[in-house]
Amino acid sequence: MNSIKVRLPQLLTWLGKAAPDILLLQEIKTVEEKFPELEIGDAGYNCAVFGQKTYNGVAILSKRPIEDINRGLPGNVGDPQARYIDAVVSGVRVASLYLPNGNPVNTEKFPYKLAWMDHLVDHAANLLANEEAVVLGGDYNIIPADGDVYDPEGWKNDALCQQAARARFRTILNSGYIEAFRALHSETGCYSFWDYQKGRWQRDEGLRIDHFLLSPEAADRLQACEIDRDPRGQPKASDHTPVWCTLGE
DNA sequence: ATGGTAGCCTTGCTA
Repeated sequence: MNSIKVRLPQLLTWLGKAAPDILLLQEIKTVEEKFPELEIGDAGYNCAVFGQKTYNGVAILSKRPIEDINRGLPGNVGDPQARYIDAVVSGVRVASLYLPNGNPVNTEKFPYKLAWMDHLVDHAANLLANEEAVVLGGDYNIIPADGDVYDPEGWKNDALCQQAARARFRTILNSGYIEAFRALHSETGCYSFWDYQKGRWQRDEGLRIDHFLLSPEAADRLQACEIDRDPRGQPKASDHTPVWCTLGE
C-alpha cells in the first residue's frame, strides 16, 4: 500500500465500499504505535500490526476478532525486517506477508530474498500438518509466469522473474497450496501492480505479484478471486491495487 | 537519455 499514513483516506474509502471481512496490508511503513487503529476501529475493523519504521510493516484488519497473533516468519529468527504476521480469524489461519523484492540481483538483496523464501517454504509446509484452512496472502514480489508481466523479455533478469525465486514459489504450490487467482482464471495480462514511473498505469504495463496461496482446506471453500483495478486509478493511489478472494462455509 | 515517481527520513535508500 506504500504508507498507511498517506493512504488512510483511500483505505477507509475502499473498506466502506468493498467491506471485506478481512484485509491484509503490506508496506505500511510505520510502527504499531503510530498505526491508525482508532480510525480503522471506527470503520468497524480490529487490527493486528507488525510494524517497522520507514520500511516494510504488515497488518491484518478484520471485522471478526483476531486471535493467536504471530509476528515474524517462524524459523526466520533475527530477521530485522517486519514482513510477516499471521493470526486466526473465524477458524482460518490468515497471513499477511511482504516478500523481499530482491533487486538488484547481483547484491546481497537477492540471497536475502531466497533465504526468506526458504523459511516461507518450510513454514507453509508446517502449517499443512494442522489440516486447517490457511490463507497466505500479500505482496510476494514474484511474477509467477511470463503471462503475468507486460514485457517478459525485458523483465527476465529481474529478481521478480528469477528461476530460483519462481522455483521456491512453485515448491510451496507443489507442497499442497493453490494460487487462488490462477486457479480460477486462465487469462494473462491481469496485473496487481503498476510502477509510478513512465506512465505504466496509463499504458496498463503492470505485474501480477500479489497472491493468495490456499491450503487444501481453504481451496475447497474458494468461491471467487478477482483484482479490483479501481483504486489504482484514483488520486494519490498506491502502486498496488487490491486483490480479493471469497471463501464459503 | 542508466532517465522516470513516490514515501520515508538516513536529502539516500527502497521499491
